[in-house]
Order: sequence, then structure tokens, then C-alpha cells
Amino acid sequence: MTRPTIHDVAKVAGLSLATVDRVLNKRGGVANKSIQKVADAIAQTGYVRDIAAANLSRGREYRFAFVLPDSATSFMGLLRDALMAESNRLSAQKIRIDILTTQAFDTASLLTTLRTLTPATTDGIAMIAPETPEVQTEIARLAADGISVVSLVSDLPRTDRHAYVGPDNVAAGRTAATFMGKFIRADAGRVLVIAGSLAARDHMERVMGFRAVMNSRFPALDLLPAAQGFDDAATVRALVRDALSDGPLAGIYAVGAGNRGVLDALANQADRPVVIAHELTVVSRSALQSDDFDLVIDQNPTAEVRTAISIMQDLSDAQSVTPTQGAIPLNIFIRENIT
Amino acid sequence: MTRPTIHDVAKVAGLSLATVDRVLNKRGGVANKSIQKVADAIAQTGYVRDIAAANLSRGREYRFAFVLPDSATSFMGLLRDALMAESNRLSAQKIRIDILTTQAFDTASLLTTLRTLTPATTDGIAMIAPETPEVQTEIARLAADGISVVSLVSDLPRTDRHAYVGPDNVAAGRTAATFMGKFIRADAGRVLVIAGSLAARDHMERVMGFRAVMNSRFPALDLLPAAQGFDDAATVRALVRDALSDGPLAGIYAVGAGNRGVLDALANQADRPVVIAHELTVVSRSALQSDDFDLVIDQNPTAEVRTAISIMQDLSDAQSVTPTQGAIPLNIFIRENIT
DNA sequence: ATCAAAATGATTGACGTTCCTCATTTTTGC
DNA sequence: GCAAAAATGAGGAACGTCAATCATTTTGAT
Repeated sequence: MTRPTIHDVAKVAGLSLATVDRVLNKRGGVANKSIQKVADAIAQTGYVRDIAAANLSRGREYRFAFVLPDSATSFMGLLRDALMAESNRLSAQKIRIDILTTQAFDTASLLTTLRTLTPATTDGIAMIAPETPEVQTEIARLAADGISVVSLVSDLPRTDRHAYVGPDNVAAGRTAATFMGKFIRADAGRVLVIAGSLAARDHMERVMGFRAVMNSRFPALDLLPAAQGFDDAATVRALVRDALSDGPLAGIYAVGAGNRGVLDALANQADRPVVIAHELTVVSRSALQSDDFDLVIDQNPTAEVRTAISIMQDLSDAQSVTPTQGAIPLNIFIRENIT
Repeated sequence: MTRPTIHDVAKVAGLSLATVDRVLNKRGGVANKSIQKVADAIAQTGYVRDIAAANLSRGREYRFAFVLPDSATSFMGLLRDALMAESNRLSAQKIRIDILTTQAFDTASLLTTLRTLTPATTDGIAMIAPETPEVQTEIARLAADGISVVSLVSDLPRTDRHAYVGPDNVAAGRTAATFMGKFIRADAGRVLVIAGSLAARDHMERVMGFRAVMNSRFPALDLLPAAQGFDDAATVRALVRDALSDGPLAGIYAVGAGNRGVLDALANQADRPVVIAHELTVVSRSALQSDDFDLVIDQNPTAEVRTAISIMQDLSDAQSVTPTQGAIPLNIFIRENIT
């Protein structure tokens, strides 16, 4: 009736506790047939390792670092908040989190930070970064040193990173396009797309997905070339005003940050375009509520943080990690379902 | 550098381990000033109880029951699957789950099941049930016996249940209505709403939310009186065919199960209505993919199961539970973001 | 058959907490 | 100031696992 322990496994396997332990913790020096016996005994008894006891005994601590750009965007703020909020729960699980801040859009600063990380102080890192060659080599170094590397929000597929935690950004763009096409009631019209930076992989992917669906399913709409707002409200405002000066807009897809700029540019417009933005922040939430935005596609920062940590933990325990584990769902918000 | 333990707390407080333990576990027989000393010492050292060690020592097991209707709907199947999938993770945490099945739409069967539950075998239950007076009194009995009671999917606000885990169903209806109104391109048209049963609180709430938004924001659309499909595909099919015989439909909101019926009734229709359904199941997923449904509002069964369990755990540990803890987000799926 | 190497056994202390018991000290009421 | 009650101290076993050490047995090569 009670849960089987290693003692039971040892008994069933007809081996000593020591040998079972050697197998379980891969200490080596065990005959193959004994390994098999243990495997059979585990299957037979239904033994599951008591993680609480194991961790207690190990006294192990996980030390993870999050490397985030020092961007003023609220999304980064939310990520940081989520990280803080988790910290209590985490300390109870002996997980220590360092938040390392780098200057946004500055690869040199990022590299300096990454170079400080060694296996002596860090078991794993989660990072938001662009995919430059220098970053690539530094990630290779980290991975070679045995540090688990997880890319966050924006993937780095051409590096040695072990996993990606974030949304499918192409799907996000496609989703945005579908709603855009269905929400626009006119038969024709111009649609403006504003990315933060097209050098950022996540933004680029969203733009690609958006364009693909717009072209194939809503060819009557006129998709303007993607502009770059550098996550800055003033720049974004200027871009929207500029586009408006050429005539009315049927839709705006705000891929990156700087949503306040969209709001400002559209203030007092009679027949505002359909607006679809990313990330549920203070600004976008209130814009939904006031009916200034139509829809927001969000990636839940808390989910992102939790997933990243649990994946880093799995990696540190040398457990296998499947790519789908890091997938963060796209949450779609309109005025009626804001949480 | 290392985490403080009760030993450290005892040292700082100038008390023995035994006394600190008495305070921590409320065993009584401790002078007030000592309690204060311990509190101060905890604050000073930043002590956090090591739950792993505590549970290990206690050898405590949580025994929870899920009471689910024996409905053939895929959503119940998904819930059950989620429960099974969690079972490994759970057994490692010494959480034991019983799944108790009751006959759908049969209060007597439900009551028989509930009456078998005693504190001797069960620490908490999560249930999907209608809010009848008998159920009400039985829940009162369970709560009085010290069993934690959580309502799942459909709330039971007028009972002694300790928490509700599930989506905001009124918001779900409002959300459905918003998309319905925006997706329908015609200026007028008839909209059919099919609930499973209007006696089920969740369905009722969705219908209410839907109606409210349709009336206020899309008054040009003609909302037909809500029909009951009893979660049965054949019944649903008949209802849709019936409505179609009176003329074309602009939209269908399928509140409950039986989506295959909608699909069947619409097969080979030239200009199909906008279809919005609930729960991402095999049927609705493929209907999205084949462009037969426009949008699906989902409540993630895995999230629901996990939340319910963690809330029952908190309740068992006599921790306070805030109502928002049980909120399950509404996930919105279209063809482009199916996971 | 011999010897080294490989495999296994036996045992122990530790991790941080809970839950006991029994002894000792302090406080309280009169 | 005394007895009774209350509070505290001291200590130990247990939970299931890990991580050692040292002793013993089995295996394989020659």
C-alpha cells in the first residue's frame, strides 16, 4: 500500500542497496545484467524516486541566471516582475535566480555579461539576445563549459542553445493577420506593420507570418512595407502619423513595443483603423478597455519564466528536454476577456 | 550563505529547538513572549521552512478525489487524460488521485458517490456538478467534515465549496459574442445559440454573457432563443437543421458539446455561418483546420487539473486561498494558432 | 589454478524537519 | 515560601535518498 522505496527495489532485484544506488545515480561499475535487474524491479514495483528526499539528501542548489536587455519596455518589466514573484516559491525549492541586465541593442554589453558566467557560479542561463556571430561563439563556450543555455522570447536556432522557451512567433503573425483580415469590414484598405527591429528574430518572424496570411487570404488589402519603431513610442507615433498623412489606414499591426505611440497618433481620429498589438501591458490593457485597440496577442511572462526555469532544471539534471516543452501559448485578448 | 534552518532560528531566538518547533507547528504550551522571540528570529534570519524536508518527515500523503460525470463528451475525456498524465508527477509528490465517475444528468448517482467520501479516505475533492439543493447539503456535510471542496468548470457559488476552479463563463460568452459580431460581414442575420443544458450553470452563464454583448453592441443581428442540445451530436444536428429550414444563419454559437452535430448539419452548405464553439477537442480542432469552424474558446484541462490540485493542497495545509487563484484563462484558438 | 580487476555488499552519516518522551526550570496562585 | 502548573530543554528516532568507505565475492584472462 505504501510507496515502494529503493529498499523494495533492491529486495525485488535481489541486489544490495548500494548497487541499486549505483544504477540509479549512474555511478558506474555495475554489470549490465544488474542494471537490467534493477530496471525490471523498478518496473515491477512501480518505484518512483522521492524527489523531496533526494533533494534533501543532495543539498543541491540550482543557480540560474536570466540575461535581459535593459529595455524600458513594459514587457521586460513584466518579465522582471514575474521573476521576482517567483523568487519566494523558488527559494523554497533551492533555486537561486540572478537577473543580469544588459544594454538593449548593444552586443558588446551583452558579451561582457555573458563572459562573466562560469560553471562555478551558474548552472544555467536564460537569455534574450540577437543572433550575432559573437553571441553564437559565446553560447558555444557556455554550452561547452556545461552551462545550460535557454533562449527566451526570441529563438537562437543557429547556436548551441539547448532549448527555446517562447511562443511560435510565425504563428503569432499568422494569427494577427487572420484577425486583421476578419475585423476589417471594408473591402480594401492599407495596413501598416510596425516592428521594433527587423534584426530581432521574434519580430522578423511575426512580420513574415503576418505577410504570408495577408497575401494569401486577404489579397484585397494593401500591406505596406514593414517599418521599424525600435520599441520607442515617439518613433512609433511618427511612423503612424507619416502613414496617415498618405491617407486613411484600415489596420495597424504593432509587432513590438511602443504602443503608446500608436495610441497618441490615433487620438481623436474619427474612424480609427483596426489595431492589433503584442503583449498585455498597462498601456495595451487600458487601450483594449477603452476600445482603442481591438486585440492583443500575449505571451504570459509568468508562464515563460516558469517554463524556462523548469527546463533549466531538467537540463541540469541531465534529463532530456523535448522541443515542445518550451512552447508558450499565444494568448489572445480582447476587451471582454482581459484577466 | 546557506539557507537558515530551525537550528539557526533557535539560536537567534535564544530558545531550544523543541520550543521553536512547538511554535512553528502550533503545538501550544508556549509563552507569548517566546512566540514573539521566534517570530523575530524568523524575520531576522529570513528562515523559510524546507517543505521537502517537512513532507519527508511527516510522511504525509494527500488524497484527492475528482468527481466527474460519465459523459461521453471529449472534454471530459480530455480532463481525464490530463488527470492521468499528471499522475506520475503527482505520485512523486505523494499526491494520490481518485477519479470517481457519476452518471451525467443524474443527481441521485452523484449523491451516492459523494456520500461515500469521508475524511478517513479523502482530504479534498474537485467536482463538476449542478447546483441542486441536495448537492448543496451534501457539500455542506463534506465541508463540515473537514474535506476541502472545489467546484470545477462550473461554479457552485451558493454552497459551502471553498474555491472555484474554472473560467469566467460570463466573460467567455461575452468574448464569443464580440468575435461573432466582428466576424459576421453581413449587416443583418440570424444567430443560433445551442447550449448543452440551461440547468448547467456554466452554460447558462455563457449564454447570458453572449446575449448581453450581442444586444448592446450588435443589435442589428437577430439572436434566436437559446436551444438545448444536451451535449449530444444528433440532437445538436437536428437543432441546426431546424433553424436552417427557416432560412440562412449568419452565426452559430455552440456553448456545449456535440460539435460533430454542427459539422454534420453544415456539410455542403454553400455560404456557411460563422461558427464559434467551446473546448479544443479532436472534432473542433480538425474543424478549425478544415475551416469549418471559425473560432474555439478553450479552457485548458491540464491547467484546470493542476490548479485544482494545488488549491486542494493549499486548503489541506490550511493556507488561505484567494478567489483569483482558481481562475482559468480563456484560450482562444483559430486555425493559425492551434497548438 | 592463480591473480588482478570488476562487481557487489554492508554500513554509516548526513540532509531538515516532525513528533515523541522525559527531565528540568520558571512562573503562578495562595 | 511552597506546591502545582506551565514552559522549556535535551535528545532521539524516523522519513527516503545520497555519497562515501571498506570489505568481500565473482569474473575473466592467462
